Order: sequence, then structure tokens, then C-alpha cells
Amino acid sequence: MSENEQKKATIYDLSIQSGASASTVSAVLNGTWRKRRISEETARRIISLAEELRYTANQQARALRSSRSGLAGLLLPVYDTRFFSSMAQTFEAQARQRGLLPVVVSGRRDPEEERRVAESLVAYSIDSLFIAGATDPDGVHKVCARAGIPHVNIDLPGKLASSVISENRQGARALTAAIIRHAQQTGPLSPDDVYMFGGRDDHASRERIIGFHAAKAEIFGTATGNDTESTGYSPSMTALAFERFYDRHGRLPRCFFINSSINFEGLLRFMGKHDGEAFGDIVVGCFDYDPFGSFLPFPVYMIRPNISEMLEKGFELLESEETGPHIILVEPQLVAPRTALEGPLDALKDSNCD
Amino acid sequence: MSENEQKKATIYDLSIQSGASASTVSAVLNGTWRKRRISEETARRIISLAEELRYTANQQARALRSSRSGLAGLLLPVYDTRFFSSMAQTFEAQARQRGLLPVVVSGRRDPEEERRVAESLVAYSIDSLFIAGATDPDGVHKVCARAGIPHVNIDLPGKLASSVISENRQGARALTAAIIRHAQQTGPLSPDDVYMFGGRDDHASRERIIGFHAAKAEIFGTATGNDTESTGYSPSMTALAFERFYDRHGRLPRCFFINSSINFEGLLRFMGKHDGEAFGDIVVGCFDYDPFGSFLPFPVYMIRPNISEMLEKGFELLESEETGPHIILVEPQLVAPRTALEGPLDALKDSNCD
DNA sequence: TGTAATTGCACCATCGATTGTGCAAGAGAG
DNA sequence: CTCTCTTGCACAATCGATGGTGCAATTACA
Repeated sequence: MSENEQKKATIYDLSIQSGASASTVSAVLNGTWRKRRISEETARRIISLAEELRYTANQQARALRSSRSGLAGLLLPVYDTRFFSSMAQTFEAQARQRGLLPVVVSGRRDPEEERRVAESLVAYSIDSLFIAGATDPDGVHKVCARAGIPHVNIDLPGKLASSVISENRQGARALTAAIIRHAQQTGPLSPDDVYMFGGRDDHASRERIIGFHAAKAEIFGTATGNDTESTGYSPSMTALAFERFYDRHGRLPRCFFINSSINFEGLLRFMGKHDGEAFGDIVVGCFDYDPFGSFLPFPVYMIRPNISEMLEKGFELLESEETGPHIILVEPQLVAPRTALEGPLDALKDSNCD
Repeated sequence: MSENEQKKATIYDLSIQSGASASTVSAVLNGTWRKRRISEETARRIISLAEELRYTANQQARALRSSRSGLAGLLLPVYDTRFFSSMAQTFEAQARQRGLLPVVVSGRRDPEEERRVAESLVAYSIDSLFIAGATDPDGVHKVCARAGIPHVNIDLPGKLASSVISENRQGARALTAAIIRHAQQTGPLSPDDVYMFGGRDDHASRERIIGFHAAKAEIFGTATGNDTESTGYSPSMTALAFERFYDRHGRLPRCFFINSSINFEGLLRFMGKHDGEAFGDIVVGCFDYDPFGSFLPFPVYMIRPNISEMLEKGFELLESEETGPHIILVEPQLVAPRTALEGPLDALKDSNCD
């Protein structure tokens, strides 16, 4: 592995070879040279020398001196869902566009782990942190605040820092209405046929439950009790909930709302153990979008959060130096069954088929 | 945001408050203090003071001095598929286990972008780089080699550095055999009914095509020509390929092999535009695993690469200081239709349903 | 022509941690 | 009681980039 493994060039190497001082070289290469009244000619000379030697600045040194690292952090619960991986993808693009190197880490929905991970980012003096879907956003906030690191919450709000989140309530209302209308096409539906699975006691889940009930009340004109089952964000717990329901009723609800694609995986596990008879005619809504989920053998309505806009607003919040904790709502999109939306993948130039 | 925003404590702060010198503090906190013959008592004193002041080392300073940053890089083409997001998730866990901070970036299957991204990681003096699914692994190799950064290829091999990849040929053979057998259960099948879509001219695709043809030859005893269509790793190109096939034959092939979940998304787009008549009885194999893909309204066999083992071997390669470029093969897993495997999500402790 | 203003750059301290080296105090040997 | 060894730590250079300050040379102006 050690072919022409020359030590990387530094401003001192450039300084010697160009005859200019190190500080001049530094100024030229970081763009502050006009302010320092360096002549165009010197600048050009140094720049072309830098290209020749393939100089790139040592970011550690730069960060140490200027206490700005050029790193932007994103804290996710997990990568492994289309929602979060899509967020990582979009974040990367937006961060790099701003000249920052994105560092994505996962807190595994464990408040302690979230704080530990945040600490480790702080140790690298990240310039800003996006906290997405944290179990304890305010714990992470404290870590950032102590280190003076600007941060925003994405998708799950915190009390102590600004947040950009989906319009969960209206989204859930629209989603619920859509699945009820669809189910009604194949026969009369009672409020007891409409159920909700997944989520826990977090802001998003609470809002979605409110929206869910609002839609039911609008359509059926009456409130029902016991129609939601909280299972955490765990596939196996959700599968258990479906099993329990099946044990009691001999089938799944005609029509139900699943709180996230992670919970949806619980439905898959249930399906893997049963054949179609348990769910021949179900209509499902899921508050998350997954292209494969959209084509399952029954109608699946999905909600796609507008990730790109949430992140964009997040960057704007950070750049605007706003004071108090604001909450910004971003409208999500209702996706009809059997819909393959375009996504970040389509931005790739991979149309060349050799 | 500026509540108790004390500047982070440094070894100098600890030095003053503990009465020891900065170098002693440093040695105590980085674990080299026994080698430096610092007394247990001094060490304990400093450690407890550090905890009290919530000291964490400035990684930039450490990296600058010791030229080891504690960063481990992973270069992916994209995040937004279950394969790569699962890889990111697993990589994160394994890197953190080794005390490294994972930095995941995407090269968008663009050789230039791959090199640029690698350069930007090099500027942060990452300690090692995992190159996964790069279009031009050897270009990235050169970037690393020049900077003396240890690196391995994952999933797609390079010629110049060691690689850990899936056993594509045998995996493809098994997958092809599985879909053919399945399709034969519902009536006689001719070699012309068995097709392959997706991929491009990379090592993985070539191996898979060989395996695909090997399985066909074994079962049908005869070779057929024109039975593969390369579409790049692009959903829209793949959708076009399906459309073209449909235009010519009035239906999709009875039985086909899709080269990756990205290409599978092309099938989804096709499905979104057509109703079941075009593919009522198809049997599909996909070289990638996606839990939702496994439950589509037709049999889908999938291959799950053993990501965890590939990364593990990758770390071992880096740690072993091996010389010449090695290639390590890792057996993937054939997954029957309607199977919801456990994944990284299940490692989360989120069973608490408040 | 003398003075003020501007141009163009070099010098040097600094960020926080690491590490080779040096040295005083105490322990042990003779 | 002297001499050597060990123990326990402090000193200071260093990593590479940044930015405040100072100063010589040139230009502008009266």
C-alpha cells in the first residue's frame, strides 16, 4: 500500500517552494488573501503551486486553530429504514453543498447512547448538529448547549431547541380518512374495524393519534375507545400486537394505521407466519413511505415526510441565529397505493449502461 | 442557546486545578500513564477531577499531534437502499466498538465524486477507509495510497487493494435455480422464459451473470443467448427495460433475476403503470434483500449479503497489515419468499412501550 | 522634496494534546 | 555516609493552520 506515499504537503512546503511566508500561503489558500492585501500575482503563483503539489489543508489543524471543524452532525435513531436512510442521503447532499463534511451517527433510541454519541461529536467540535428522531432531544440539547454547538431537532420536537417537524396531525387525519374511504368501497365499515398500531409516547405518535381519532370522528360521527395499540418502534413488539389481535378476533382489522415503517415490519413478520386468510381484504395506512411497501398485496396508503424541506429549514434556522425555540411544520405527502415515487437515487448519473 | 456555555475544559485547566503538569494530565487521560511511571494516586486524582469537570479531549488537537484522528470512513454509492443503509448501520456499530467515529459518505456512483469525497476524508486524516460499491475503487485507492491511508474494498473488488466481497457467482446460481424450480411448479418452463435485468459491467454483475447462466445450463442443459439486459444501477433505466420487454412480448418474463434492489425499484415503477395482467404469474429473484420486497404479490426470492461478516473481515484485514491485495469471499444467504428477517433494528432496546 | 497614506507581505503567538528528554528526590547497596 | 538506581514527574518542542501586528517599500499629495 505504500507506493509514492509522500507525506501530504503543508503550507510550509508551499511556503518554501513559493518563496512566500506560511501565513501568506495560508491566506491565499483559504480565500482571505484580498483582505490581507496579497497581490493577485502572488496568489496565482501559490494557487498553481498548490494544485501542482495537490495540496489540501489539514482540517485538524485548521479546526484546532479556528475552532470550526467543517463537520456537520446528524444524529439518527437508526439508518436502516427508508425514512432515515433517505434523510442521511439528503443531509449529506445539503451539507456538502455548504462545504461541510456530514457525519451521521445513530443513537439507537437509547437516551444514554444518544448523549454519548453527541459527546463524541462534540469532541470533534462539529459546527452544528441535526437531531433527528431522538428519544430524548433535550438531553442531547444540553450536551450541545454546554459546548456551544448550534443544533436543531428534526422530525421529533424538543422543548429547548428549535424544531422542524412534519405536520403529523393533519397527515394522520388525511391518511386515516383515505384508508377508511377505501375500505368503505368494499362494504360497510364500523368504527371498530379501524385500528392503529405502533408508536410510543412521543410527540409524533401523540399527534398522529389525535389526527387518527379526528378522522374517525368526522366520518363515523362517534368516538370509540380502545382502538390504538402502542408498541414502541420495534418490529417484534408490533408483530406481537398483531398476533394478539389475531388470537382474539381470528383476523386482522379491516382497516388500520401503522405508525411507522419500522412497525410495518412487524406486520411483515406476522404475514410471514400466516397465509392470506387472516388479511385478505385489509386496507393499510403507514405513516412513512417505502416504495416496496407501497406494492404489497393489499392497498397501502403511505405518508412521505418532506425530508428535503425539513433539512433545508433546519439549515436556515441554524444560519439565521434565531433566538427562542421555534417550531416549524412541514407538510408531508399522502401517497396512494402502488406508487413508486422518485427519490434521491434518481439524482445519480447512472444512466450509462456499458 | 447560551446557558452555562463554559468553554470546554482542556488539559491545562486540569493541570492547574490538579497541580500536575499538562503532560502528566495528558498521559493519565490517554492511558499511557503507567508507561510514564505516574503514580496511581496522581492518576486517580486527575481522573476524578476530569470526570467532575466533564473533560473530553479535543480530538482535533490529538489528531494534529499524533496524526491519528480516530475517524473511520465508509464510502457508499448511496444510502437509500436497505443494503447500503444496513451496511452503514453495521459499520457504525463495529467502528464504535473499536473506539472509532464512523464517517459515512456517498460517492453517488460517480468516479470523480468518489475521488473528491475520498479526498475530503483524507483532509480529516481518517485512519482507515472502507470502499463499498465504488464505481472506480482503484481511483479511490490511489487517493488513499498517496496519503498512506489503509483501506479495503467491500462488495465490489478493486485490483490494487484487498477486497471482501460476496460470493456472487454461487449466490446467483442458487438464486436462479430457486426461481426456476419455483416457476416450474406451475407449468413447463423454457429457457426463454428466464431472464435477467439490471447491473452493469462491474465485477459483481459479471459474476452474477455467470452464475445465472450456469444455473440455466444445469437445469435446461442448453445455453441461450440474449437473456440478460444491463440497465445500470438506475430505477428508471430498469423500468424502461421492463417496458420494452412488455411492448415486445405483451407480458413480463415468467421468471427473472433482478440484479439489485435498486433495479427492483424499476420493476415497481413498471408495476405502478400496469395492472396485474402483465405479471400475474411471475417469479422473481433479487440479488439483495429488502423485507418489503419479500412480500410483494408474487414470489420473490432474495439474496441477503452477509454485511456484518464482510465488514468484520474488512476490519481484520486492516488490522492484520496484510501485504498483497487479497480477495476474501463471503457467502450470502438465500431468502425464501415472504420472509421477514431480523436485522439491525432488532438490536435496539425499544421494547418499552410507555 | 518632504510627509502621509497605501500596498504587500513577514513574524510570531496560538489552538490542545502528545512525547522525547531531563532532573530532583527517595530508595537501596556497599 | 557515599554512590547508583529507581520513581515520579516537569519541560519544551511539535503537529499545521490562523490572524493580529508590525514594518519596509512604494505611491500620493501638498
